Amino acid sequence: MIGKSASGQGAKAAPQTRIQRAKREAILEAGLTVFSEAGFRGATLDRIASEAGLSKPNLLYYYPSKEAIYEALLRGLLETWLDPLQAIDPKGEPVEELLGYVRRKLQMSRDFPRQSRLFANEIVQGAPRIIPVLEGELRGMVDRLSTVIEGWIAEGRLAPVDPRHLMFSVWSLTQHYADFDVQVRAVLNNDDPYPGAETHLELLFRRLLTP
Amino acid sequence: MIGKSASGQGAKAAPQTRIQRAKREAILEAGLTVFSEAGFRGATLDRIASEAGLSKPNLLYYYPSKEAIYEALLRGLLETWLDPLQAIDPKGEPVEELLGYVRRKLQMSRDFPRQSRLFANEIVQGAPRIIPVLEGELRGMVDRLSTVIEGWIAEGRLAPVDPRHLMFSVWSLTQHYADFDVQVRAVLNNDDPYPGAETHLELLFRRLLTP
DNA sequence: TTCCGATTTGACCAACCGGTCAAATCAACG
DNA sequence: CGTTGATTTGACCGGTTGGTCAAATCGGAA
Repeated sequence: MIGKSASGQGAKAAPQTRIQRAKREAILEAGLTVFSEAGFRGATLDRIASEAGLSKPNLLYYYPSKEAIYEALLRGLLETWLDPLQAIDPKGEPVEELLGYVRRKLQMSRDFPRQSRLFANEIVQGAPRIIPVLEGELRGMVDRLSTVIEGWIAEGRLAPVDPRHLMFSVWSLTQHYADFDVQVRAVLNNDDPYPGAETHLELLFRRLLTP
Repeated sequence: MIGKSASGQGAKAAPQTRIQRAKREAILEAGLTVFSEAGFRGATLDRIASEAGLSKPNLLYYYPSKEAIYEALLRGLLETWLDPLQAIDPKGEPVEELLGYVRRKLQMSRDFPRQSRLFANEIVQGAPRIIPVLEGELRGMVDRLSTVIEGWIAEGRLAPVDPRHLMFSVWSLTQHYADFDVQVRAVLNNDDPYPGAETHLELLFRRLLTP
């Protein structure tokens, strides 16, 4: 499971030399590639190890199990993922704040597609390891933001929309370009989707949200 | 691979008794459940067999391999999937035609979530078995529809949108409710998402598409 | 009942995979 | 150097999994 724990190191406060950090980093990097391509079950330690330039036992010297690598990745991912949500300013201009959020999310799809796919893989297959986080932190943040949005609507500074379904729309529209990349590129004859996506989503959300 | 072939039975014209058809159907049904939950690699023949009420060798008597079951599912899926697209009438009222498409797609997410997740699993992991179909049939259909939409826009009966990104929007927004069901329900405190989704998507696309 | 092809199954196999272990190698410090 | 702890590795293990096979069972036609 992924629940919370003391953020940094465990209570043991291991030394963590620079080399150790580098190897652990290389393993996470390789794990991200492999897990995002194949899902948890489809990934093999051999492939992760070879991708990271280590032998399998050596890899297991740094992380005690496949699960441990995967959970370390998910934990790191969730922070990055929830961050742009935090950045929405309740005191800002509503339409612009939300458009900024959309833009940031779309950039994440473009710049970190593997993370997006890792997340997608996990959720599509029932999110066995992060349901608690979804029902806890995520729901909390969405609830809070929903209140803000409802306030904006009541003030007439935003068109009336269901705040939660608005969130779903932002997530699905932006992440689609990372998660369904193969399909998108097949339809677009392999052109870069992002310039078009940017202007399309800007238009879509401006139309939806402007009072 | 999935490419095309003589549509119905193979050239051999096997008899296909009613019992055979029923068992093959049961296997596909079980396969759909298991593959959509676990992905190709995560699914096991033992689980599919037990879900279908057969022994593993018995299952392999009807389908020669795991791959064969999976491909049979994908093949059937693609037909159902591309169908609602065909149903768009170039001579109809643009906004209503497209809204109808959205409605049908959302219904499919609600009524056949396993199919949606199977498809999502396949695409997220690189669509190794259906890229040809995506680059062939799907791209063809989207290209044709894009011409229609551009015509509608030129006639001023539809707000100017990029037709292809419009398709992506429809797909992502509707399929999200099936594929990311766990997340959606976590945020909604386990309420039924669909009533809200319907009115939200209706609003969204009406705003986007009305000239 | 007898026969024959279709169906079903228990036993089994080889490949793969996550993980262990003891021995080897390395690197830093006195 | 030599020692000591950290790091690396080849060999190996047990469980799982896709798939095979020969034998058993079934079910309908004669």
